Amino acid sequence: MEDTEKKSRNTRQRGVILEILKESCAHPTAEAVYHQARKSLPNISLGTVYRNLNVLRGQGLVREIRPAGSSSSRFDGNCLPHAHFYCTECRTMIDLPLPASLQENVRDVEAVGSVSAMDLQMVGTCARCAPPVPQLL
Amino acid sequence: MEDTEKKSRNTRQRGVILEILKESCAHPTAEAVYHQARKSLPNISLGTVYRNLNVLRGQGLVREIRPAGSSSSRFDGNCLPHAHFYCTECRTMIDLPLPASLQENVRDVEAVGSVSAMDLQMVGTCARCAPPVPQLL
DNA sequence: GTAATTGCAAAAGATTTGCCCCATT
DNA sequence: AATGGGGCAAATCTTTTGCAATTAC
Repeated sequence: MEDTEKKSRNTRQRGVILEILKESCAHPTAEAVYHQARKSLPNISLGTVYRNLNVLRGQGLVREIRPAGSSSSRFDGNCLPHAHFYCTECRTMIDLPLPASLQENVRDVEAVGSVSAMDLQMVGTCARCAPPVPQLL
Repeated sequence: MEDTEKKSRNTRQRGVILEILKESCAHPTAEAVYHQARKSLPNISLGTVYRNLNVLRGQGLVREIRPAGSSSSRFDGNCLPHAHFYCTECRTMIDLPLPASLQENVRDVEAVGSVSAMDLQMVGTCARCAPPVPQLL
């Protein structure tokens, strides 16, 4: 008795939402997914988007990210382990590699039971917003 | 002309809030800070707590953390670099060491301009909620 | 046919803000 | 005295939820 989940249906809405997230590398907000989805499904509602994002997250097909300086979540269709960089200027979020060694970070901490997820976020300004070596001439 | 910040005053409220965060290792929510603060300042309002948390964050005296599975922010009076572990069962948040090597993670990514903050969160269950080696007898 | 899912709108939860008075400098 | 800050309540923003109708299986 470990099949607590109820069966899910393949609705057009859910398919479109998942497709949007798989195509995009922009880590869109729910609102952004909603606007994108309206292009193919003019009647889809924001509530449906949120509900599906939650279902897809539960199925491990989508990941939710909470950017450090922002009030709204971003969603990521790439569930392979990776880190993020968030530009506080233009609010762009890009993928970064995730050092495999990070798990060791926890190995000796006795208060930690088991780790199910890891979230590494670097925050700052991207190269376009604040070039590391400003051109002086 | 680089002193854009306005001068801040030492109010009893702000002092109490900062003190609470410095004393605590619980990474309390704004609401929790509010309840704690009421013990010494029975009339303090939640709005004042939020306003001061934002001021203190701006001054670099307090850090805001957005736990992966929770809707409310936590606040941390320890601004030395460190990571966090968040137990999704009991919602406890504990400090972890932050590997100094992490900065290298970004060194070769050309889209990254400058990094101002780093946020590493491990999510799972703590030892008390799900002992790593369950006692069978 | 049954149950999951939708759209809509209302509700909830967290945080911010306007306003007027008070307190710090 | 000048003005930053406080208290209160209303407003805002993001996300969730109840409900009746619809749709996938």
